[in-house]
Order: sequence, then structure tokens, then C-alpha cells
Amino acid sequence: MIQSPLEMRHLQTLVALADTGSLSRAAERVFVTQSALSHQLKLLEGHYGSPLFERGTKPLRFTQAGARLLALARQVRELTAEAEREVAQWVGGGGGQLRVAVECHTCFDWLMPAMDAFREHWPQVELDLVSGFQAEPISLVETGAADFAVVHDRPAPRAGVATAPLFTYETVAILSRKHPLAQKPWLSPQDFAGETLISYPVEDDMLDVVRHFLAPAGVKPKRRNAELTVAILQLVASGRGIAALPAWSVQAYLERGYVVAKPLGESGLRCELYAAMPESLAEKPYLQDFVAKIREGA
Amino acid sequence: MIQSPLEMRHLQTLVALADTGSLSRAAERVFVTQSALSHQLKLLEGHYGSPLFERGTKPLRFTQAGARLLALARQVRELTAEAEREVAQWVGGGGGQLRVAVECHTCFDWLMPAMDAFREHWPQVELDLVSGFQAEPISLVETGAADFAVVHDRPAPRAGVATAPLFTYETVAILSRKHPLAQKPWLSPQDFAGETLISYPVEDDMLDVVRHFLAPAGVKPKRRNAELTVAILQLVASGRGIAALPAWSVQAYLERGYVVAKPLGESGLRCELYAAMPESLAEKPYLQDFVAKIREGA
DNA sequence: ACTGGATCATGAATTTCTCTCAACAAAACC
DNA sequence: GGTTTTGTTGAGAGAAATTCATGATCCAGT
Repeated sequence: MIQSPLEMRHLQTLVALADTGSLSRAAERVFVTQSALSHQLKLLEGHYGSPLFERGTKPLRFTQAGARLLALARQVRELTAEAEREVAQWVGGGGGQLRVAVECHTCFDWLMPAMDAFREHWPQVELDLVSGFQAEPISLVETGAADFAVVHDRPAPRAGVATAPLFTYETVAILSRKHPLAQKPWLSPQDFAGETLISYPVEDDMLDVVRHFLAPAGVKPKRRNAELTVAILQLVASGRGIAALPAWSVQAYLERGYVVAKPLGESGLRCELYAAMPESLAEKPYLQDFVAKIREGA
Repeated sequence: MIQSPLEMRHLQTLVALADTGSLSRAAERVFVTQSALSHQLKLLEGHYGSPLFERGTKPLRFTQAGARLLALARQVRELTAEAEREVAQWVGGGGGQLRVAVECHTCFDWLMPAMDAFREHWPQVELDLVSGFQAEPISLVETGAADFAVVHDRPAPRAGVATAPLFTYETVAILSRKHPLAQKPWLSPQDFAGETLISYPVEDDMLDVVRHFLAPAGVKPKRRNAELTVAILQLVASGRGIAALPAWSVQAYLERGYVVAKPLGESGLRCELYAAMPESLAEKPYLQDFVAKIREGA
């Protein structure tokens, strides 16, 4: 065994690097500054006497050495997670329940894979979805009706409720390619004034656009609803109005040129997603694992 | 992936714990204080909510959780070492030579397994033994005639020569069961006065006993030589004299009651083994790995 | 049961490291 | 060519692991 400076955090970094394709995004993923990663990698590369990836390519490309260490990282992470799950199930008795409350429709896109992975790894934990569309999800946690809520922005601290950041994303305006506003580099709230906002059938203040973009500017466009993301896009493409969705949820359609996306405001509208859990459960390994799975997007 | 406090150092600790069977010996093995390990393990056990091994049994017994993590540790260490060897061979070109000089006969007992493992892992490195029995091994390194020397005690720093601690051991006196001195709890230098010292055919000052025990007290017993450890034991058992050998090298014979061992001095004679290497090579991964293999005893 | 020695635990202080911060360099992108 | 994104670097702050000193516990041998 070579005494090496390789630590778990380096393995996490490598995986995040491969998953995100850039230093700065990898830094977000592991909740440190990109400066930290730069230092980390400099040290590693110094130790191995070789660069681990080519900088300045998008996405970055690993060198042979980097790729080998990345493979190691994936193996080790997998093995470690497995061992720790086993131990946790012996120690914790294996039981438990996890009732998930969600307030945003698009969340299901990433929630489903995470839930699937979870079910496989924690078969003894009862996993349920409780609708969060009527009540505020966080109050469901507070009252004990849910064990896990996905909420927007950092929630105000409440007694008995722990929170953890999940990830951030950008919500963008979606327009038909032929829409007049498609010429602008970005959209202002006023641009929505005469338009129809196409969205999921939820309350106004459950929508990122309304809460953080339109409402502050006093703009209240007409609304039209659709249950499914594809349906919304259909309406947008046929010129029935504008939508506002998380950038990643429409990635595929943008690449095909089906519709176009525009930032909301000059610097875009970034939204943060947080998890809220009962403090009594926050330390449970299966809950922490669930959070981790969501962060990794699987 | 559960975000866990499990770090590489913890895995090293677990393996050392299993190999040595006690906290304090494991601490020696990883070159930290026993206190450090105690803290480490307390943290780990706190995290997993379960003890990892039963204390106060000799050797210690792992719990189910501890055993699982130990298995993980072994896996991860193996995978990591393998990956790093590959990377090192790509980066370093794979070549190199390793000429080993040794000054003590018993060293071969642990050197051979280490060399065997090394040959397997670094097939491209030329591994040779150069006799260190005529010259002082460390000067062979200094003159460039050897790349690796095993020496006693911490060597005085020399220009261009790097040193690294290998391990410590106790050398004990070996007597026939019927020998009068076998009644004493420990032997003083004076006890050797009228006796015959049976040892390997090397200079006086190459023997731990002489250099650190007898010579300082001005005692110079008669000497009689044998090439092989078994031969020495033979002579001892038949009452021809006393030997002084590393405790671990005669372990098997002691258990069978073939001979008896006595500490040299009231608190025993502990010897330290060091490696001396050219500074220019000290950082080479294959050299560090060789050191590591020796420390692990394989 | 008592004593001596070895093994392990604990708390405070220190050292060691990593991270962040802030300013800079280098690309990339209009 | 300016402007924005992305990565680098050095210094300082903060956290965490280690050591040191000491106390508790356990086992062996009488």
C-alpha cells in the first residue's frame, strides 16, 4: 500500500468533476468553493506527477491517469456506500418510513430516479409520496404528516425541523422560436404583461417565476395550465404563450430547437431547493442517503 | 452515497487493528499515538451508533459492524494501491532498479515476503540483493551502490540520504529450559559474563545485544556462530550457550516450549529498524510502496 | 483478594490542514 | 476589444486531528 494523499474527498471531487464537466460546477456539487478544488487537484497532480485532466475543454477531458483514478473513485464510493448501508441497517433495525412531500411539479423529474434508487437500497423503509399541493409541504413536516419536504429557498428555521440544501438550478422562459420576444437576449417582468403564462395547475405563489420575478414587479399575466411538461411545451411551441421552467427539464427540447429559452432578468433567475426534515430523523442514515441520492441526481 | 466521516486513515486504522490485535500496537503501526486511535474510533463508533469491536479481549474481536467495515477497508486499500501502482507506472515510465542491502540476518525473515510481493506488483523494477555484510549498508547507499538499506537505530543524517522508520521489535535472550538463568525474570549484562553467545557470523557491533546491551556494560562473552536461526536454536536447546534474537523470529519455537525467552534488562531491549535511501529516489512510488510492504509485514 | 503492569479512555492544548477570501490570470464569448 | 466566465494563487482564518498528561480499567500472578 502506497502511502498516498488520496482521501475520500478527492474521490468525491473526481466523480463530481466527471459528472458536471467543470471545476466550478463540481465545486457547487460538493459544497465547497472552486478554489478549494483547485487546491485539491493541484496537490493530487503534484503527488502523481501528472495532470489528471485537461483544463479549458468543455466538458473537461480526463487524462489516462485521471480516468484511472476516476474509475477507482466510482468503485470505492460504491463499495463504501454499500458497506455503510449494511451497517446502518443492522444498527438501526432496518425499519423506518419516509413520507415525501413535494410542492413543485418539475421536481418529479429528478425525484423519481432518486426514489427508485432509494427503494432498491433501503427495501425495509416504507417510502411514500404525500401530496404537498394543498398544504405547504414544510408544515406537513412540522406537524408530523411528512418526513421529507422539498421546498424553495432557505426555509425560516422552525423548531424541530432541520433543513439541508439540495441543489440550485436556473428557471428560464420558454418561447416559440417565432415569438417576437425571442429576439431579446433576456426577458424583463414587463415583457410578460400582455402574455399568457403557461404552467402547471398550482397556486400563483408556488411558481418560481411569479414569486421571485413577476410578483415583485407587480406583473400579473393571464395563466393557462397543463399537467405535463410536454403539454406545456406543446402550447408554447404553437404560440399560445410563454412558460417558465427549470432549464434542465427542457434541455432535450432546446437542443432539438423545438423551443427557445431566455433568462429571466439580466442575470437569470436562480432557484435553490432545500430539504426539510424532522430533526429527530435528520441523522438517520437512510434519510442522509436519500438527500445524497437527490444531490447526485440519481 | 451516505456522507460519512469515514476517511482513508480510518480504514488504515481498522486494518492495523485487525493485524496487530490491539489499539496500542495498531497505533505504532500507523505512526500515531494510541490516544489518536482512541479518539478516531470513538468518533466512528459514535457515527455508526455501535461499537466496532470488543475491548479488553486479546486479541480484540470485531463486532458485526466492525467486521463489515474492516472488510471494506481491505477492499478499498487493495483497489487504491492497485490504481496508484498503475498510475505510477504510466507516469514514471515503469522502469527503475532497487538494490537492497541488509546488515542483519534475521531481517531476511520479513524481507523475503516483502520482496516477493514487490516483484509481483512492480515487475518492471529490477530487484536485487546486494550483500551488506562487508560494508556498512548505509554507506553503500551513500556511494550509490545500493538503493535501499536496512539499518539499526536512527542513522545520522547524511547528505543525499533519506531515511524512514520501518518498525520496532524486541530482541530477547534465548535459553535452554534447563539453563540456571531461565529462573530469572530478566537478564542483566553480567549474566552473560561466563556464557557463550551464539549468533550469526557477523561483527560484534552488528549485533543488537552487543551494541546496546553487553558492550555498554563492558561484558564480552565468548561467541559461537551459526548461519541459520534453527541451527542457533539447536545449540541453545542443547545447552551450548545463550542466543539473542528478535522475539518474532522465534515465536513458533517458544510456543512449543523448545526454548525459553527472557527480556534483556528489566524493561527489555527494543530495537528500531530504519530504511536508508538515496534522496533522489525516496519519492519514487515503487520505493514508498516497498517501505509500506515491509511495514505491513508482507 | 490484592498488587503491578499493560491497555485503553479522556480533556485540554497544540499543531496541522483545509477551506475561504480576494485579487489575479487566462479564456471564451459576444 | 471589452466583458463575462473559469481557473489559479497566496495569505489568513477556522476547524479538526494529534499529542500530552493523566486517570480509569482490566488482567495476571501471588
